[in-house]
Amino acid sequence: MTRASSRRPGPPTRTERGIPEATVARLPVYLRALTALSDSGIATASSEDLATAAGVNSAKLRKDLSYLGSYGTRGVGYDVEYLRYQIAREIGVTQDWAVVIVGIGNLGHALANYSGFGTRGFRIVALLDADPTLVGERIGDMEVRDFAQLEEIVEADRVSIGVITTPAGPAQDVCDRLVAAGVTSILNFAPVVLSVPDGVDIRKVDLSIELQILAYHEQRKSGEAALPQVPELPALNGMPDLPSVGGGVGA
Amino acid sequence: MTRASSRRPGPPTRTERGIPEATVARLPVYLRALTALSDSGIATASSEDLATAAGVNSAKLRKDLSYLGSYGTRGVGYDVEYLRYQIAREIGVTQDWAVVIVGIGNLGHALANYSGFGTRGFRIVALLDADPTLVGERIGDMEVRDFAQLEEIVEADRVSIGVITTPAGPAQDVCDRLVAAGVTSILNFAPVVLSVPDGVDIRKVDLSIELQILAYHEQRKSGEAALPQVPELPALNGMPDLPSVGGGVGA
DNA sequence: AGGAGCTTGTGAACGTGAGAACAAAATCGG
DNA sequence: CCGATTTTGTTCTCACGTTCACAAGCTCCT
Repeated sequence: MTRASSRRPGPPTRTERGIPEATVARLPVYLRALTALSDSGIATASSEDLATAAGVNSAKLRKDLSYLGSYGTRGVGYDVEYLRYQIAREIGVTQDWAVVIVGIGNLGHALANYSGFGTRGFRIVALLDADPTLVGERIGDMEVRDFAQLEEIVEADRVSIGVITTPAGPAQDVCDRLVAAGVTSILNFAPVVLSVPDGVDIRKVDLSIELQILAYHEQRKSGEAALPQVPELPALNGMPDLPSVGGGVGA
Repeated sequence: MTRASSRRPGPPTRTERGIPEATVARLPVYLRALTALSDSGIATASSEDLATAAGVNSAKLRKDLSYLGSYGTRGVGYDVEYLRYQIAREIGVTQDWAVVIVGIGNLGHALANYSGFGTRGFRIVALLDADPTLVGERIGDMEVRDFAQLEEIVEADRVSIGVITTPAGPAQDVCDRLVAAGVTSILNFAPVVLSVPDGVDIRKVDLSIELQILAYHEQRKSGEAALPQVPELPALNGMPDLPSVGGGVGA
């Protein structure tokens, strides 16, 4: 999304050390599938096996893997451990990334409690909150620190990834501070559109949006006939009482 | 994704009461932007205003809205309240959807505590867990109930949406039970690929995948020169010690 | 050694999505 | 009442993503 590099015309211009965004988004899924296979003691897997485990079709998987190189063997399949290492290296999780979590509400709390953030490759170096009553609280083996210490921590620990789990209100300010401190990747759980300068990547996770997408499809399944086919057109400013939809989900 | 209805050829065949998936995913964002504008007392907004608030470009926004109908006025813009109602109706959040949350670990706990799940249009009717030591615990104004009561609850409250916040292990079983009980939309936080029959929509939220996508881009920013351009090829089964990447994030 | 049988890697066709650009329609000022 | 101005709705074009289909390449069996 944020990475749509503008390239010159001609052929799809795939490589050039650039992997399509859609493929990048699936690599972690393949990585997990490979880990599962490896844990089951399976040493070799065909694209069909892998695709099943990852929930995609095999042609797509093969094409995705082809962007990384030719790591399979025709007639045989892929060496699970080898491919796993190659994908991990390509994604960048063979090294450790320092992460700070800002906003220790319900959600921040929950994330902090994930064992090592659930995934190797990432290391939570600080839990930050501006609320003095939270500072000092222990969560697992960490202690909540004052948001004012952000710059200091980012510099000391070379933090490149920030997770925002504050309410919508302060999210943009927190984001600006993170960016100013040198953070270049942000995972945002606050229900707002954050704006960041070029060179900073941002991804958003929004529970209420996911639910609303499900609701749309749900409505088309059950409704189909129960819905007015011609959209009812209440006179301007005269529509029925409307609940405040679209509200926030932030911690 | 799950809703790729196969249609006959010809023109893009947009309407037919079908809105492109990419557009559906943005409607909730527009809804939130409209709510914000409405709360600021703004009665009318141009596509440019709205697009800025929603973080998209105005041409895309106009095209998205055109799938719903002609709700704007040329030379003027859109009536904020009116458009908000139309989008809410199209998404389906003018009615209330009953939701159950299964798996009251850290994350389930956090979700349960969101005020009314953060968004009107959805109503949490039950928090379920199979762990007897959790059953009976009060969270907000709700009480954790036994997972065994699932079918009963789904039927009684006409639950159509289920949220899975269990660890990876039991997730598929929970999913099967939900589907069997009559749930037709699932929001999955467990780090596994769930398989569901046709007619059931599933969406996945996966923190570790989001982080890994950020890591990939981060690596290309900082690495670029520090990385071996030619992928190092450790002999088969002879690669360096590899941390167990791709692990889970489940509660 | 040679052919049969698999499975990968990729070229080509197709479908979906994004953005530029413009004609149609509404308001407003004179 | 008419023309200038604004802004929508839509068409067209291009880029991206997915899927099909098959040649290339590897292994195994005879």
